[in-house]
Amino acid sequence: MDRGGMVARYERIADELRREILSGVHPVGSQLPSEAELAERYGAARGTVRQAVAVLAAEGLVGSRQGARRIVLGRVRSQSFAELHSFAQWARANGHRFGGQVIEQCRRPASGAESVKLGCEEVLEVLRLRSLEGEPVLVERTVYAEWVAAAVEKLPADCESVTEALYASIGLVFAYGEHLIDAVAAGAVDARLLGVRRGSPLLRQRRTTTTHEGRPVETSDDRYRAGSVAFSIRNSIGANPLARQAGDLRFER
Amino acid sequence: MDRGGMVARYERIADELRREILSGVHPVGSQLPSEAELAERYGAARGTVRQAVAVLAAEGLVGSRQGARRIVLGRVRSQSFAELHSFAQWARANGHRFGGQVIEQCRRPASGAESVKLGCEEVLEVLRLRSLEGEPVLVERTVYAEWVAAAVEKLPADCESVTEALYASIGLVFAYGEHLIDAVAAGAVDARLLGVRRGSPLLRQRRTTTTHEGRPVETSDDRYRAGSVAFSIRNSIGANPLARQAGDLRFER
DNA sequence: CAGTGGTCTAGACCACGTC
DNA sequence: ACGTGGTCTAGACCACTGC
Repeated sequence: MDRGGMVARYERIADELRREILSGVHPVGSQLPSEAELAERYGAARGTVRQAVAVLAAEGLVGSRQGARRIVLGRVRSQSFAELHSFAQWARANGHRFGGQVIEQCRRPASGAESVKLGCEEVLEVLRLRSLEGEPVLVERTVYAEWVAAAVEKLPADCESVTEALYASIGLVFAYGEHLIDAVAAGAVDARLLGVRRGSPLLRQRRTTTTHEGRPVETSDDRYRAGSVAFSIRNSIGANPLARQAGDLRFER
Repeated sequence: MDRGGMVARYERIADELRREILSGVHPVGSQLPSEAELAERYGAARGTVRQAVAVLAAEGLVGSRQGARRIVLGRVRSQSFAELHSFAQWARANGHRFGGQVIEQCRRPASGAESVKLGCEEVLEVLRLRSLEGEPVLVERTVYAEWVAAAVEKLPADCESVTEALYASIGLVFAYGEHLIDAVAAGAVDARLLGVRRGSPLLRQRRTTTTHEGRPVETSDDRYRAGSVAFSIRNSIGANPLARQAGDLRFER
């Protein structure tokens, strides 16, 4: 009943189990204690313990099947939304040196697709170059909805984390995202900014982000230099949030 | 209590809600009924209803926050493990015409990295070319652990779904996967097989798959022609199984 | 057959949004 | 202040694994 500093009981149990996995108390391939044992050990109800191990399962650390004990699958934790959404938050969490710089920025009328996605007739487009360990690795072309444009324009050109800055300035929370990941050839601008040859491979992440209420905030086309970054997924036969999409990925901006 | 054909109650509730979302009863952006209402409507406990909406949340269809009603985020359902793991199952589920052909196949000693990943000293390497709508789109370089090699060698060269064939022949279930997604330039072999120029961009998915028990089955390096396929992710600020990984992705096979 | 995870219930209290 | 989702409990039955 006592939540001890407002962190849920199941979160604290999950933290402790995670520490035990990372520290080798439960090696990869070994079995976790049963739910009943864990419930007794932590003095919690079985349902609470189940919530805790569900967290670990979602992180890809443990697997489970009816009738058998849970198994430790690995030690590398899959990471959070923020790290997929925000380059700065990802880089910081992983201890990288990083930077960013606005190259170009302008208001313009929304294209047809943009007015549908963002629900407005005027947009702010920003071209940013971001670096990792001092090397340019990412070209970001972000289109912001009109209702956040003013706040974005107030940011410094070398703003490290746009996500955090917008939260600080107008309380904006990026809550949901949809992402499409594929590969494209570098165009002339990409090539110049990233210091690669035209036509060389780039990893592209296109995303649309909304607030808690489902209000669209931005769509972005982010291109990483090949070899600088990869996306990692851990999944199980149960369910997972990733899907392939076929063909006809013609470019429409 | 009656599970009616062994499908869980919460699954059937989730199915019905999903249908209502797809059919427009709950349009995108609208609020879902409260848990209490749903519990009454379905004559189920609140916990069961929560399990049902958790399914929809995992599929990216609805979002939730404490204190406010759940919101419908979209109508496109994120898909299952099988579709990320198996080209054939994905292609079939999405109504594509597809094919496959073994180009090369040989047994050889495992490299250092492979013997660690697969836990054996000899491996079977298979080079496959797969097509979508008659066009070659994917070069698959798969390395199988020694204990499945014999079963793989028995498959026909134009086997449509290796996953399904191995389940049929030896009851093998691919249960867990780890995937790394990035972009690379096409090598000479890739270029010839896919009919693109050398150096042109490819979307690469490297994966390692294990059984329910955590036993390694295969590692694979799959390369898609740019524009043929994209990976799609829906996520929320809560948690999700995707993460970026930085640099030094030098090729080690 | 015993043990384990999966499902379900009924009820409680709390934190947060909304009005 | 009220309604909503988030957390937690205690107990029950079932499906499956493994001996």
